[in-house]
Amino acid sequence: MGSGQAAGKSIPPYRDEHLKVDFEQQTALLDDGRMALTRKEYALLALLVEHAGEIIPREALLMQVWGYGGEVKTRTLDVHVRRLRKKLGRFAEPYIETIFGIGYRFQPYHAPRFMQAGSVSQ
Amino acid sequence: MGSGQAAGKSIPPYRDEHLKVDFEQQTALLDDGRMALTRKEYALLALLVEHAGEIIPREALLMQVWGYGGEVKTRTLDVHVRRLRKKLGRFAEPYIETIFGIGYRFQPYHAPRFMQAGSVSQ
DNA sequence: CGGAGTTGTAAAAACTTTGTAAAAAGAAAC
DNA sequence: GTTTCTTTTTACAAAGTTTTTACAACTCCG
Repeated sequence: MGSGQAAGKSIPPYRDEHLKVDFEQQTALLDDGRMALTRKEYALLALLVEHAGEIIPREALLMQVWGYGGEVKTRTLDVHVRRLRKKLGRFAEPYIETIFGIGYRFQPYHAPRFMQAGSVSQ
Repeated sequence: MGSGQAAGKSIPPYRDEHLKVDFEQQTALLDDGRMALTRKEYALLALLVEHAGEIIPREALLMQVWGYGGEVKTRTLDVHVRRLRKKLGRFAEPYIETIFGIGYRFQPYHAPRFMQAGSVSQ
């Protein structure tokens, strides 16, 4: 289960206006408050944060965090995303984007957004 | 469904005065505004853009994007082209050409236009 | 011009994907 | 072995996407 980084390597923490993710300690701080994340929740958040700004397909998430390959029918990813969002509270919205039909994307706090639906600036 | 390129390969994005298509992230930027494309819309645009300047027959588009072969009776291609054009806004006109009786052609922003007579500009 | 065939468009229907709550199952702690 | 916490499944709701339908508008060619 590739839940994160191998111990020993020194990975600089992610940090922005409201969120800090410490990959060494495997902890996350949200606006000074420590997020109480379970292992899977942390693994999911860490993977998203490590690839901030990039779209990560469901398949990739299911593979990396759960070790599921191929055609697995499960909603556990959605449920975990939901719980992460809940714990991110009012910041859930800007941080975790759903990319319909593809996967999810973590966006740093100030980041131009690719909207999924609606109209285009014209 | 050949919606694009296999992951992992590094394909340089398409880019011109107003439009950028990132084949890695499967996203499109129009004059700084992010285009909110659905999967099919992106697949269609990507295919056209990858063959910029070339006429692509309806059949080819239906095959590549939808996997439809032979004698399929559908108007979904037209509907998707329409939605793409809508999202391209004021740029729809120069970018996506209808080649009557044959198919469609994407033209880079500054491109000499040929009359509709199957004149494939290299 | 006129008609056959093709493309454009709007709206509805059909379908797919994601969100959510609650229950069940599995692990760890006591 | 029971309690507590975590994870997965289930079942349905909500949201989003795609296809079809029906008709209007246009193009080509006689």
